[in-house]
Amino acid sequence: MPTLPQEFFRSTDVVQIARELLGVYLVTNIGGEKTVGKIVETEAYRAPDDRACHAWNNRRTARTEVMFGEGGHAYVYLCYGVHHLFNVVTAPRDTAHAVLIRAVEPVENLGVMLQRRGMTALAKNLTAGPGLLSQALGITTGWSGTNLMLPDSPIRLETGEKISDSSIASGKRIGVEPSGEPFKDWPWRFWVKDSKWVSR
DNA sequence: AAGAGGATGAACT
DNA sequence: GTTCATCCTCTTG
Repeated sequence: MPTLPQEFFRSTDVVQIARELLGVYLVTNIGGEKTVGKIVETEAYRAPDDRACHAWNNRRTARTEVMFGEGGHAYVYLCYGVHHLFNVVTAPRDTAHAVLIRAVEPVENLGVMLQRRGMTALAKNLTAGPGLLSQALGITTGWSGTNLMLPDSPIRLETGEKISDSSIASGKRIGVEPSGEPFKDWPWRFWVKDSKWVSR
């Protein structure tokens, strides 16, 4: 499958992009192993007006710098000192938008994913969660900034199946209560309705 | 230089 | 439902 083109990431409507990323294939080639997951759950984060976004108020730090770069690159950060969370940076340079990938459906090389997760049998906790899918696909903070649009990139996004609007559900984002009103209630989480691989 | 806290997940009661 | 592991980043002094 071809990688998503640069035009896909240039829109400043990060909420719409979060919907369009459903059904897209997340492909990694890390440690000599190719693994593939189909995106089934996403969340939109939008600076400068979204307080839940790390780049809220256009706060620019070494960590968030990649979010201010061109869309189509990876933003990976360490959460709670334990989990590596993978985001897709969107919008043109200096507009810090990103889509958190919250869950994927395992598609290719499940054996390697199981091994990375320390599991022996296929179960929902293989990839249904932002920290879980990163571990299954081998993504760590060291890959932050990776260009997702190159065909030979270690992390890339490939055209998948189009998910119709009627098959998409939405709701509040997870874990953003501390951001307070009204940010915590913005319905910027999207998932494939009939997928059993969503996080909750 | 030091301290607080986080876009989670697992293991509890 | 609750607790807590674990460490990097950012803020403050």
